[in-house]
Parts: sequence; structure tokens; C-alpha cells
Amino acid sequence: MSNIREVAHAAGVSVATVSRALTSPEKVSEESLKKVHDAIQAVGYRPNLLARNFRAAKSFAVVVLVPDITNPFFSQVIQAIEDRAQQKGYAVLLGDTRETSKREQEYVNRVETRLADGVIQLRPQSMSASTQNIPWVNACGCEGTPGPSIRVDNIAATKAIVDYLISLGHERVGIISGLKDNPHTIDRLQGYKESLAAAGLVFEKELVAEGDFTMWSGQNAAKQFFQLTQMPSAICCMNDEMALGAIQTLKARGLRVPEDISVTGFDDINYAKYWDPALTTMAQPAEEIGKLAMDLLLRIIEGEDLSKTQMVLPTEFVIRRSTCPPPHPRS
Amino acid sequence: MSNIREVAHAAGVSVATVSRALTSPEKVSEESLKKVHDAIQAVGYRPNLLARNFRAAKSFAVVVLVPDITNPFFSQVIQAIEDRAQQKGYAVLLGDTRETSKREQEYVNRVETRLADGVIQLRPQSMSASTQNIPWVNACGCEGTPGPSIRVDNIAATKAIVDYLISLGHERVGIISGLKDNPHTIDRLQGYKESLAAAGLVFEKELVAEGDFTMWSGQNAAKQFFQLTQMPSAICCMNDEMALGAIQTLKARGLRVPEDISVTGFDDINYAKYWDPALTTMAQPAEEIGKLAMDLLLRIIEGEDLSKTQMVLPTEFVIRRSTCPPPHPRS
DNA sequence: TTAGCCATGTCCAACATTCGCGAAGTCGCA
DNA sequence: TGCGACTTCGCGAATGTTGGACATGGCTAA
Repeated sequence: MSNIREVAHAAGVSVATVSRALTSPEKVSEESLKKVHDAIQAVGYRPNLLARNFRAAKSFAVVVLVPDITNPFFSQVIQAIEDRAQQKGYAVLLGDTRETSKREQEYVNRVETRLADGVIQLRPQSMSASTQNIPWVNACGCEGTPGPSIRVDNIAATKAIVDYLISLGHERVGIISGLKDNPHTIDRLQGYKESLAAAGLVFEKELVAEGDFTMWSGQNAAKQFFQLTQMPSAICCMNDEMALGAIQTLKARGLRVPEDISVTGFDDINYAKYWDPALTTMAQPAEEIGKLAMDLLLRIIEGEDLSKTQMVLPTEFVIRRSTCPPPHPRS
Repeated sequence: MSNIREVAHAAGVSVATVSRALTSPEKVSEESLKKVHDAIQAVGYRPNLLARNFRAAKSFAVVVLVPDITNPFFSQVIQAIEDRAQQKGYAVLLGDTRETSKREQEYVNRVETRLADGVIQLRPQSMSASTQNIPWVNACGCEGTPGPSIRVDNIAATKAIVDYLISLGHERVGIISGLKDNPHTIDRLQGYKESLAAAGLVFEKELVAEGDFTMWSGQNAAKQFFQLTQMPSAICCMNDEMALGAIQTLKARGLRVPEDISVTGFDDINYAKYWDPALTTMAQPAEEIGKLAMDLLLRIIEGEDLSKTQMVLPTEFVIRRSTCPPPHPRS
């Protein structure tokens, strides 16, 4: 509980000199510097950064909004964000929104009340009007997201996946989507449709099964396909977790993956390559996204006008063992 | 950028009255209350919580130290902590230590410099001496951890797992451990040894393969067993991720799990029940641990002396498909 | 000698809020 | 009317730090 005054007293110098010794040591003689440091040791002084931040009118903290921290893709991005923040002297306030706008709003309040300097939002939805004047970066978002964002090209990436399946000979490609109104769902579905169209295949509504990006929903969605008169020979899933869930169901019902049915994911989470079979998926550069989002946010906090910055990072298609040509190609 | 003075001016009352209207409205007449609220609306006032915290000499934030946020067990615990913190008006500062004490120290600094009110540490290692006077709770720790802690009985839980394997008829039970000096490794290894001793089996050093709690290390460790003259008929892994990695390797080398070799995990992460085969494992009550840890920390921050609190929560053994009797029981 | 520079000290303002104290006003009751 | 009890509110202090304005005294270079 010692403060700067006690240090000054113990060192036999003025408060100003102690402050200078800490914030701009080049202005202080070595002699005084030593006295101050000794005194700091002696009284066990730790500067009260709460007071410093208050005076600077900055909290040196940023909020990271994430829909679900237990999703390994998000936790990877967050790890990168935290790493960068730590380097720059910023703290990361974790905001697990559980997809509710109420919780999201509570974290936005933290910025408005000066407890945080900005927000990184790891979800596609664009925020309500209240975001107007606060430093804000959207990561892992979608095309058309207003404001600064770091993302991948979901449409092109999904199209590439489906193109690949079609190139293997699949003509009946199912898709497991996220919730209908989720922007990721919309973008990726468009990529799917574009791929079908380019190959001259017709889009069939019954080949779309809705999930919510969890393994559990992937299982459920996969079950729906069994009720069709004709199963798809390949299933493109909008994320890895649903793909893993789907594979589990398909295998449990006696199908072999990929010999009987191919499955693809999206994200390339750590578990994908250890799965049986190892998952063919579209890798997102999670670390890069996190790092760049943090850097971008810091520049915005510094006052740069980057409100129109849109960074689209490349994805990498990782072909593993969960895909192969269909069992009975028509040709 | 409006402050309380502008509100006071706009409302025609004193600054103190505005402050009271916000923090203890029952002390203010309805008339003044209305004037204040109208003024707040009019000038778009948001209280500066940084100033409030400064004056209260509290930051209303806690640091959560985690060795690796991408581990789904930890992220589950963190989710529970965050949930509780949010309810109580506290923020969670994420501290991913990557197992380095340097990073850990930087986060401890945050408490000493008043940027956080306390620490929840999600790793077994006990901290250096500097933790003396700061509110501190250890969650997911081990027996013998000094200070307040919430944990499970690792020794008994591991013993129960190995007891079960032995009861199935296994006489040669391998174990994949964490790093040798990790307290979890030490405790769980003790449980393993106790179980062997109780069954009259001898402990063989070659049946211990060292990993580091990652899937990758689980793969590696499993490979070591192939170099033995006689493979174990069951492998007890000290966490789920290593078990999943081990299963991957065993299957890749042509063994069937569990028919040829049984495998068990620890934690019961979400992926365990979707794996092929679904993993037999010891479930830890992740949510409960997080919730209780947060509650305990808050009480300590409030000033209660709970330095000797040790809560040991029950685990639940979940038997799934990765275990069965050995291929050629001796009897 | 003097101008200029450097390290330091002194003093005060500023940051936004809360709290203790006392003043002013209101009400009820004798 | 007088008095005490109570409510409501304003004033000023305090929180720990930084930074600017300015003075001081010692030093060097011109």
C-alpha cells in the first residue's frame, strides 16, 4: 500500500523525480536513479496503474467477444490475440457472449464506461448502432460486414471445397449448414450454390441440413440425410465440429467414410487431423487472424482512421482421408 | 466525453447528488432523481468506471492463468468462471501462460499494480513466493497445493481407472503420463502404482511413456509401446487428448481399440464421446470447478480468511467403448 | 561575467468519482 | 412557537499519478 510519496521520502528526492525516474529515466541522473530504485526496493513500492490509467484516460485493455470459447477454432484465435496484446502491454478481457446480444451489450458498456479501449468481435453478426464511436474490429466475419474486418473469403473457400468434391465425381453433394440467418451460413451456402451452378448441377433444398456449428448438431443433421430416398455421396460441412459429428453418425450407421460417403469440414481445428478418418478441410489462418486483428485494433485506438480496412486472408485446402471418389461414379 | 459535472449542471443539482442518484438512489428525492435521469439522457453521460475503480481502489477484474486456452477442458472451466464473473460484475483477464513463469509473473504484476483484484490459477504448479499477499485460488490443482484450492482427487480417480482395467482382466497396463515433474503426473502416477500394488502386480518402468498432455505427445508415447517385447493390453492416459492421440496411432498401426488394446482418458472433454471408439474416461466437473473457484476468490477478495480452504470435488467414471477385457486373459 | 544547459525541486492543476460533514429545509408534536 | 428528528443536498477533501510552469543552483563555454 505504499505510494509514490513514500518512495520519494525514502529516497530523499521529490515526488516528481520518482515519477520521472519511472516514466522517462533519461531525464534523471544515474545517481538519483539508483537512489530511487533502492527506495522502491526498500518500501516495496508498486505503482498504482489504476491511477495511471485513470489519468491517461485509457485502460490498456481490450474486450474480445466470442460466441463460444470452447470452440477450438476460436480459442486458437484468442490465443494469438492474447499473445499480441501481452506484447503490447494490453490486457484481454474475455467476453463469452453465448450468442446473446444482452451479454454482448454488457461488454460494449465496458468500453463506453472506459474499462476497455476497444473490441475485437469474433463472430460474423454486425453489431447494433451503439458501436458507432468505439474502436472496433471484426475478425472471422463475412463479406459485407461494416467497419474494419479481418476475414477469409468464405464464398470462394466453400466453392473450392465443393469444386473439389465434384471433381472427384460426386454429383450429389449434401451440405450441413449453420443456423439459417447466420452470415457465415449465407456466404458459405452461396459458395456451394455457385459451385453446383458452375458444374451444371441443380441445387436441391433437401440436400441442405441445418445445424448450429456444434458436433451434436452435426450428428443430428447427418441423420436427416438417411431419410432421403437417395443419400448424397458427399457432405460438405460448414465447420469441422459438425463434420466430426456427422462422421460419427455416418460410421455408427454402418457407412464407411470416405469409401461410401465423403465428408469435408471447415477451419482445420487441431482434432481434424487426428480423427478417423483424418478430415479433409479448409484451413483458416487462426493465428494470423488473431494477430492482425489485435494490431489493427491498436492502430485504431491510437487514432488512425482505418474504418474501411478489410483484410481478406488466404485459406488453405487440406486434403486428408475423409474424401475420395464416390462408390459408383456414373461415368 | 461528458462527465458528472456536466450532468450536475444540466440537472441543476450538485455533483454529489448525481453521484448519489447513480449509486444509492434511495437517498435522493424522486424529484431530483428525475432531473438527474433526464440530464443524463440529455448529455449522453456514461459514468467513468475507471475513475470509480480508482477511487474504490479496486479494479473489479480477476486474472485467470491458464497453461493453454486451446485445451478444451480449460476452456470449459474458463467459460464457467467468466459466466460467474459476469454475474458478479467482474471482468475476466485472460492470461495464457504457455507454461512459462515469465508470463505468469507479468500477470501477477497486474494484481500488484492494482489492475486486477485476484488470480485464479488453472494449473497445478504452486506459485513463487510473490503470491503471498494477493488473493489467489488454485483450481484443477493437486494434493499439497498450498493455499485455497478447488480440485479433484487425482490419486483416487486414477486408481479407480486402473482398478477398472485390472478388473476387466488386464495385467499389463501401460500409462501415458505428463511431463515428469508436473504435479498432476506425480499424483496420477501414484494412483496408478497404488492400484497395481493393491492387485499384486509389479510396477514396470517400461510401461510408463512420457507425454505432455497434447494429442501429438499421445501419438508419440503410444509409438514407444511398440518397441517393447510385449505390448500392454491396456493404456491409461493422464488426459483425454493424449488418449485420443494414442488411439489414433494404435489404429494406424493396425490394432483394434478396444478388442486388441484398451485405452482410457481423463477429463471427459467434449470430443471424447464422439471419438471412434468413444472414450472411457474420468469426468471432471469443469463447470462446477470454475463456478466454485470464482465464488471462492470473490470471498477472499472481500476479505474473508479462507486461506486453508481445500475443496475436493467428486469425479465420475464414464465407461464408453474404448475399454473391454484383454484379448487373451490368462485365466 | 554571462548566457545557456542540466538535474532537480516546488507547486499546482487535472482526471471523475465518492464520502464525511454540516447546513438547510421539512415535519410532527408538545 | 420551539424543538428535535429526519430527509435532502451541497461543499470540500481525498484518492495516486502525471505533467506543465517556473525557480534554483551548479556547471561549462563563450
